[in-house]
Amino acid sequence: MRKKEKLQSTKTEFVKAYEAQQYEDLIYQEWEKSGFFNPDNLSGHGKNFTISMPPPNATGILHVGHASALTYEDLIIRYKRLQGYQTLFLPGTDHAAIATQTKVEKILAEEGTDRHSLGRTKFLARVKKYIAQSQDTIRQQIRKIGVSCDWSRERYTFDQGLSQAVSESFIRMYNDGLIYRGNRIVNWCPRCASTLADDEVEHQEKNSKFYYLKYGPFIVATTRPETKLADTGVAVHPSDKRYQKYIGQILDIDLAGHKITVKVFANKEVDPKFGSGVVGVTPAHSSADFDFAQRHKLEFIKLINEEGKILDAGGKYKSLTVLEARKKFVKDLKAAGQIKKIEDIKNNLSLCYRCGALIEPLPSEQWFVAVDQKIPGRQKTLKQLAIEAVRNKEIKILPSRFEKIYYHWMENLHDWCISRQIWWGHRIPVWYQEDKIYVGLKPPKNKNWIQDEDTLDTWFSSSLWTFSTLGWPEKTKDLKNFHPTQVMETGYDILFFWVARMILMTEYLLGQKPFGTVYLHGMIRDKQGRKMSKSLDNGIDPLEMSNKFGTDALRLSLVIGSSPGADLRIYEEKIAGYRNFVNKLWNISRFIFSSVDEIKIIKKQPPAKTLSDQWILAEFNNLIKNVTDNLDNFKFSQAGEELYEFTWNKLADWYLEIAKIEKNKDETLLYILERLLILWHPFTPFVTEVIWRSFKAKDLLMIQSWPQARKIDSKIKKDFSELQELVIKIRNLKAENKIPPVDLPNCHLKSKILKDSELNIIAKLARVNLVDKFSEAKSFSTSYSRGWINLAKEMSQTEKEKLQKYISSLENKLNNSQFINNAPQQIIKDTQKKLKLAKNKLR
RNA sequence: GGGCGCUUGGCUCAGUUGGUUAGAGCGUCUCGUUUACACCGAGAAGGUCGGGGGUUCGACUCCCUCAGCGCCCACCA
Repeated sequence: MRKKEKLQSTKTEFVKAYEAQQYEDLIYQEWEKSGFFNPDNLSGHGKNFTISMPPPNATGILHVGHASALTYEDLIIRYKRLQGYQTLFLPGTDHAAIATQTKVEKILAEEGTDRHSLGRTKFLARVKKYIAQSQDTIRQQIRKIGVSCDWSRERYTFDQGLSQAVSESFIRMYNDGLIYRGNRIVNWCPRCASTLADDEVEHQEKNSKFYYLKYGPFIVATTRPETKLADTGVAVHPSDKRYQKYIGQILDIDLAGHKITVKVFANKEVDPKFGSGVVGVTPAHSSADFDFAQRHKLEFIKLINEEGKILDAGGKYKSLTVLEARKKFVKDLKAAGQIKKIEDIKNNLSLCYRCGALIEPLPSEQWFVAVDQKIPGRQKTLKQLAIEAVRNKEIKILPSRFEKIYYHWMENLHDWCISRQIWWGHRIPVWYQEDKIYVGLKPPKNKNWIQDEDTLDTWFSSSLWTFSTLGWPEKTKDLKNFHPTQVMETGYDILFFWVARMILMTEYLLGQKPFGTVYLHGMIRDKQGRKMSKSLDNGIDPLEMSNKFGTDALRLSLVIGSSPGADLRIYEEKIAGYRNFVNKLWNISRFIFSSVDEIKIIKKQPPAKTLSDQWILAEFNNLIKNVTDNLDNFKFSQAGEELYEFTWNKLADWYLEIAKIEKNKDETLLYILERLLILWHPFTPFVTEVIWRSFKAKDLLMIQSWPQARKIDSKIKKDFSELQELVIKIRNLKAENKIPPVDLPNCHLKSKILKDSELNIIAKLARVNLVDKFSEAKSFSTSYSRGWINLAKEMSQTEKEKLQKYISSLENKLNNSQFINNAPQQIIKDTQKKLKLAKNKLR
C-alpha cells in the first residue's frame, strides 16, 4: 500500500520528456481503487454496454495479438464509459483443454513421467496448480495494457458456475435430441490421443508419392498404399466402359501376399480421368469411403489404432506405425511386381491445429451436436438459427465480407464432434451402468454408475461464454442487465471456432443473440509481413515495448493504421514514433499549464477574441464531431489520425505559436486541452489521466463526459487558411533565398480579407519586418492577398511552372464543351472559381 | 477445384457513394536553439496510384482482363 500513498503525495512533475514507466502502474492502481471498472459504481444515463473479453488461454502469456485485441476492446469500453454508459468489460481466462494438457504433459515428460503413471486425479491436480500461477501472470499483463475491465466479475471457464452451465447445456441438448452418440469416422490426432472437430484440422499442401498398384484386374492409384490392406470395395464410374463387366462382382485380390476381398460398385463421384479411374475403398480410414461403404453396404475393417499403429487386420504389418507399414508394404509390392508406377503429386495433408501431427481418420464412438436436427418446438435447426441471426441483420459482422464467409461455413457445417479423450476438460455428464445410459448432473443413487471417461471440446464451454459468465443458468441480475452484449471484438481466425458457435448456442439456449456487432481484427505481423513465430524469432513482446516506449505508444501503434479484417505490421520504429507523439501531447500540456495564470476547469466555450481563436474552436468542434462519428462506426484508426492531426498540426504548430504572440488565451487553451484529453483517453489512457491530475478535478478523467460538438462557421476556415498560406509563402521564399531564419527582411503586406492585427501575426510567425512603404517591387501573392518582400527573387520557378500547369488543366477543362454540357453546374462553377484564384496567385 | 483480399513515392500505410495540383508518418537532404517539446521547429526532394483495355465530360476510385503476393474453404482417391 506504500505505492498508493506515494501516488497521492506526488504531484505530476512536468519534466521535459514524459516518462511512462513512472506513472503507468500507479495510475492503474488508482483506477482500480476507484471502483469505476465496475458498472455498479457508475452513474450515467443508465443504459448498459457490455463487452465479454475473449478469454486468453489460462496458461498462455500475452503476445502482441492479445495486446491489439485488448486495445480495441478497451478503447470501445472507455469511449462508452465516457459517454455515460454503465459499461461492463468482463475479463476471464479459458481452460484451453488440449493446449493446457499438452503443456503439462511436456513438463511431466521433462520430469521423466507421464499422465498415465500419475493417474487422472493427480494429473488434474497438477494441471490446476500450474494454471493458478499462470493466470496470475496474465492478470498482471492485462493490467499493463491499461485494460479497464471489471476484475470483480472475472471468470474462468472451469469455475464451478461455468462448469454447471456446460453440463446444463449438454443435458438440455441431449433431451432435445440435439446431442447424440454415434459411431463415425472422426479426425484422430495420435499425438494428442484425441478426436478433433473438423475445423481443428489444418490442411497443408505437400509433395507426395502417388502409387499405381496392380490390384487384381485393376490399377488403383493411392497416396496411402498401407490403407489398401483394409479395402473392402472398389469404385468405378458407372459409364466407364473399361470396368463395366466387374460392377457388382466380389473379387479376391492379392496384394503382395496379403489377401483382401472387395466388392466392385459404380459411383458417379469417381472421376475416370483422375489417377487410374479406379478407387480402392477403405471404409474405416477415410470419411469419403465411409459414406460409400454405408451406401453400398461394405464391410468395415479397422486397420489403424489410436496410436497410429497397424492392427491385426494388417497381417504381417501388425504393430508397425503407419509410415513404417507404408515403407515395408511398398517394398513388398515392388518385389511382387505390383507397382506399375509412382508419380509425384501435390497432396493435402491433414494436420492437428494444436500440435501439427498427421491426422488419422478413424471409426470411433463419439458424442456429436446435431446441427441439422429440428429443435423441438421451434421448427428450426441450430444451423438455421445461426444463419438467420446474421441474415436478419440482428448480428452485424465487420468487415462485412466475413458475413459471406460465415454463411458458407455454416451452410456446410457437419455435425460437431464434441467429445475428447483428454483428461483436462469438462467431463461429459453421462453415466453408464451395463448397457444403460443416464444423462444428468449427478448419477442416480442406486448401484454403480460409471461416468463417461471423455471430456468436452474446449469450444463447447467457450461457446457459452457471453452468458455463462453472467450466472446462467441462474436467472441473475447481471444476466438480465448485461446480456446480450453489444460488441464482440476478436480475430478473424476464430470466426468459426468461437464466434459461429457462440451464435449457435446462444440462440438455442437463450433465444438471444450473444452480441450485436462482431468486430474482427486482423493478425499482427512483422515489418516484412511475416507471421510472428518462435522459430523466426521475429516476435514483438508487448510488455517489452510497453516498458521501452510506454503502453500509450504501444496502443497507438496498434490502432492507427489498422482496419478491420486486415493484417497489421508492427515494428519498433513505429512504436517509437507514437512515443514521440505522446511526448508531444505531454509538452503541449506542459506549455499550456506553464503559461496560464491558473489551471482550472472551463465549463463553457469561451468567446473567440481573434481569428485564430475562432479557427481553433471551429477546428476543435469539427474534431469532436468526426471522432465521435468515426468511433460510432468502428473506424478507430481514422478517429486516431484526426486526433493526431489536430493535436500536432493544428493546435501545436499553429495555435500555440500564435498564443505566444496574441496572449490572453488562458480560457481557450484550458477549455480545449481538457476536452482533448477526454477525446484521447480511450486511445492513450495513461498519459491523459496523468495530465488530467493537474486540473485538480474531483474525479478521474476516465469518468468525465464525452464532449458535444457545437455548430461551426465554415467561413473561418477560409480566412485562417489565407493567414497560413501567407506565412508558408514567406517562409518558402526565405528558405529558397537562403535567408537565415533569424534575419528579418522588410516586408509589406496587403490583404482583402485579413486585418492588420492578423498581418502582424503573419510577420511574427514568418519572421519578417513589416513596413508600410516599400519601393522595390518584388512581389508575391496568394488568392486574396499581395505582398512585397526584400528578397532576391519572388515566386520560385518550380512553383510558377506548377501553377501554370494547373491553370492550363483548368482552362482545358472549361474549354471542353463536353464538360460544360455534362458536368453538374456546381462543379463547373467551382472550376471557374479555382481558375480565378490560381490566376490571382500568379499575378 | 471454389471463394476472398492486397498491389499508391526508399519503408509502413490513408484515400468515404468517381469531381482540388493524389495525402500522412518514418527515412533522405537543407537550414535552425524563437518563453512546451531535438522524442523538436522551418523548408525541400521523391509517386505516369501493378500492366493492358473499357465505361464516363471526368477514374487511385466503377467494369473486364493479365501478372505478382497472401489468406480461407474443399472427402478428388
